[in-house]
Amino acid sequence: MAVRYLHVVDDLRRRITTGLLPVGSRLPSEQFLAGAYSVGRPTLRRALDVLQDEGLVEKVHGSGNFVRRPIQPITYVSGRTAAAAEQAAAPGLNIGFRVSEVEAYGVLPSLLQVLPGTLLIECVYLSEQDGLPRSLTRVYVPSGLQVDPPRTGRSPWGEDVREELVASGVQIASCSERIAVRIPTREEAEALRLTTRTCVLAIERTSTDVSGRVVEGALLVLPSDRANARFTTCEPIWTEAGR
Amino acid sequence: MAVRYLHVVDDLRRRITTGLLPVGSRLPSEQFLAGAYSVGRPTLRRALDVLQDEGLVEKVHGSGNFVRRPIQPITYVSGRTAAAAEQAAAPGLNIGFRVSEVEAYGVLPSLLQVLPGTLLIECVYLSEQDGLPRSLTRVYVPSGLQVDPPRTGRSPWGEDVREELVASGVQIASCSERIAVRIPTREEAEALRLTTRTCVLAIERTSTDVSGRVVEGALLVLPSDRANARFTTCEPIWTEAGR
DNA sequence: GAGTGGTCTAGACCACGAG
DNA sequence: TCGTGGTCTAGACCACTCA
Repeated sequence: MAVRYLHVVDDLRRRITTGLLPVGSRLPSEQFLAGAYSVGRPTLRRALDVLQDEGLVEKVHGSGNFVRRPIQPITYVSGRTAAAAEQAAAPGLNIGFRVSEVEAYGVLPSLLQVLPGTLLIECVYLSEQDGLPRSLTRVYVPSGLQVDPPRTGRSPWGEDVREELVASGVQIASCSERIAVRIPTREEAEALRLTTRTCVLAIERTSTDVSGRVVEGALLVLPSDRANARFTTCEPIWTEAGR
Repeated sequence: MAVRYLHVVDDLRRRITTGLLPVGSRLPSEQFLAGAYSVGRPTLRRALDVLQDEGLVEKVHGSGNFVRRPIQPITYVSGRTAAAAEQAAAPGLNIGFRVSEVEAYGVLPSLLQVLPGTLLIECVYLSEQDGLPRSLTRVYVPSGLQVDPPRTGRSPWGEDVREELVASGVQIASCSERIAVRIPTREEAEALRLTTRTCVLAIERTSTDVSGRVVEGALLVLPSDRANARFTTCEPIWTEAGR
């Protein structure tokens, strides 16, 4: 049994990647394309869904479907200093920043190993490029640490918070990151302007000081079609000298 | 405008998480549910798609839709030795294993920094639990390294290959991992028994020896609904003593 | 207001699974 | 053989965008 929408996907993908459909151009209307491929509109739309997931097509309600400019994926690099991150920041990347105080709720108590309701400083970073949101980062620090939050967001990943921690005398010993793929929450989908259909790369980061206390927790959310992440680890076990 | 399928999602999710629909039980037929919610079958199926993405529902063609047992997510832990991985392996996890020799193609030349067509040893690991595939790992080592491939797959992540490398005198200096979310390829979807709709967590790993040569490359594919990953990094820059 | 995509429906046919 | 889910169609109505 031939799956017809995959045939449409393959043909449209070929036309886009070969430049036959130029970047930024509007595709013919769904009605027209459905007729051209002799499929129903739901079938054609399913094909477009796939191309949207691949980052090749952007749907704009009321206007049309467009060939999206190839997006330089935003990359989260683990364990980088804020200075290095700043220097490597993509041009045209704007970072919105907001600080507030919240009580621990939801996943935060277990992330930070504090009791629910504990006061936390919350720093929210929302990066966007070309008007398209690229990442949402929420960094939490227990208020008890008495750390001054940064006043401006320099990096999309909240490294400046950890810099403030170090400046305050906190000795960060290790950093653990858990990666998962999931559907965005309502708030995340709204902030990143995603449909609830597209997946996100979710990173939970915790920084621990030398006494084993969690001094920083962060929730990073990256749209799956616009982002990836990179981790580099040294391998102390398998080498004589290390690195 | 009310989005009807989201209403169905919310109600079914509530019934599942509260145990009103017990784990393992079959849901009523789509036809029936569509009637019960007064929606069309495509609308109901869209709701089921969401629940499937959330890992709550498993669709079985010809049999029905089932409430899935809460799956202990499989976790990829970066930089762990094979011995540690073996010891921490989930009970009931079976690992299929296959070794062959292939020529570098596709992403492999750039991953391993070799010319296309270079001979590589390919080790394929396919783990499954309760009859459900959990991970697909392909490890590549240049044939020129003259390393004996392992004869059995002990860990789902191919750490035993790196153990063999070390045993052969290769000095692994660092390990870099790139994480992305994408749609599975046809082969991956087939091996992991996924629809082409569900996303996968894709990890590209490269191990480099002290001379900077890439001695191992690996492609790890984890179904997004059954897996996550964990990375722990030391933070040499921000501490006096390190860890 | 005209055209676009977003959602939904009713019905159909096919492939798969189990008795 | 029967019931199930997988796919597809034709048509409808709504919401959004832009002239």
